[in-house]
Amino acid sequence: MGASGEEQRGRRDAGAGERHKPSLHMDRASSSTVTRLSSYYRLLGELQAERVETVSSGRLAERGGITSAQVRKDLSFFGNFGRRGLGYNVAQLRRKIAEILGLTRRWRVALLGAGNLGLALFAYKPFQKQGFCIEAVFDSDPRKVGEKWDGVTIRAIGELPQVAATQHFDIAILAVPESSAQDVADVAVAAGVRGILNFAPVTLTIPDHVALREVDLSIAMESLSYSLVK
Amino acid sequence: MGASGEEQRGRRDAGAGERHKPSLHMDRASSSTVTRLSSYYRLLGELQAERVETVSSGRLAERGGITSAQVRKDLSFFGNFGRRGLGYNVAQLRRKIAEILGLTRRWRVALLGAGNLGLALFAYKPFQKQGFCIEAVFDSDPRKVGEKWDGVTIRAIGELPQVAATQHFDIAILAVPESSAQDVADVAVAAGVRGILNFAPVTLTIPDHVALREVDLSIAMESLSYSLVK
DNA sequence: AGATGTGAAAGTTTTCACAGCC
DNA sequence: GGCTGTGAAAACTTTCACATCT
Repeated sequence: MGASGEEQRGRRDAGAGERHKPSLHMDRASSSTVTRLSSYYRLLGELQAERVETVSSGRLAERGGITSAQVRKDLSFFGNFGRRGLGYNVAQLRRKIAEILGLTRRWRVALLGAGNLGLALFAYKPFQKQGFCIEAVFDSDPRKVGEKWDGVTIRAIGELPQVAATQHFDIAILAVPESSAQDVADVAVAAGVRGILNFAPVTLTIPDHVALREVDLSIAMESLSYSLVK
Repeated sequence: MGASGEEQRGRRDAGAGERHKPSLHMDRASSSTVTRLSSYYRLLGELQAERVETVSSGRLAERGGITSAQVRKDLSFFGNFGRRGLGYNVAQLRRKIAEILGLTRRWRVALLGAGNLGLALFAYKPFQKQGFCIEAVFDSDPRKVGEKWDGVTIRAIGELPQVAATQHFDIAILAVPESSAQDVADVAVAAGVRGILNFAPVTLTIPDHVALREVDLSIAMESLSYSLVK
């Protein structure tokens, strides 16, 4: 891994009234599978732009730098999308993956932190193309508050609860310094977001019902430097 | 998971003249171990700031959200840093990890791409604190070239080879759009960088002797949206 | 007593290899 | 012949549990 927030897996909570069925129906894909699914999605977009209609697991694997068996296993977890002897239909598979990843709906995103990183994320084209709409920006710096980015007025972090009451946010992007990350995360949770994408290099404590993904730039860089040390 | 470029592991090339020794001396840590090592490094920094002198694997594990056995296994891969009955010396262990991760030396970094993301990375404090010095910035946009960031003049990408000839770069950070990422990566490789931290959402093809880590913001976001879909 | 370091066990992910369909 | 879908095997990672040291 690299810079990455991993999912907690195998937290099998043998709930109170659970009938003891062995349940082979494993119900969520592993986080590596989901990560690769995203790559496939991107590759399929490239293929579509190249007017390729059909692709084999071998060809997808080659472009993604993995094995064809891996591609087939990943996809078969979600359904039988291919046709034996032929491969996968590019447009069809891409649509399927978009559904699985939740890219067919619009996600309402609040950006918390209007520094350099916040601006970069606000302007990040791929987010816009994929249904992630940054609808509000918050910052704690009074000098930033009131400023406008592309028509969106920067508000004080303290206003998040009130704004969230009328305009619901699914996701909060946390792009604040370490020192305030936990506090701001708490506000976001209280405001009812269901997921947090955290860029602050701290381990956040948040309730179980809120999904958390970490992007840690230092960890990515350190992993690189590790691989370069003699 | 998450946004992360994984290492290719287990590429055991049974080289031509290799004597067939089973070699229990596995020689590189897994990428998960390295990622966690970075977290330990960060946690130890916090503990040091709190004037804590000694820490047990259990306490480290708790703060990092994992098990104590994991912490011990990870650390024992690199040496016997603890003392039975006592735990680990915070300052000592932190120094050790810094050495392992290559944070005791200075890395000369070239930033390729001076857009919003480039600026965010240029200004990113944790990089500066950890020996990653962005010594030069390049962009292909003629309007950007000549601009100065904190005393560093933005140069044209085409100048990278000449600049690299006199001033060696260890690492290139790629913060350019997809469309030019592969070309710019090729230039960086030709200029002799040993590692690339890629932020462009494309699968780069680079020679084996150059290390590559990917930070893909879309993948991180998509993994979050996957976990939020009903 | 308290906590590390580590083989062995358990669990998870990846790869192999092939039956089955196009 | 080509390629998917998938059980079974292999590889890898994490956890357990305990001998060992302070």
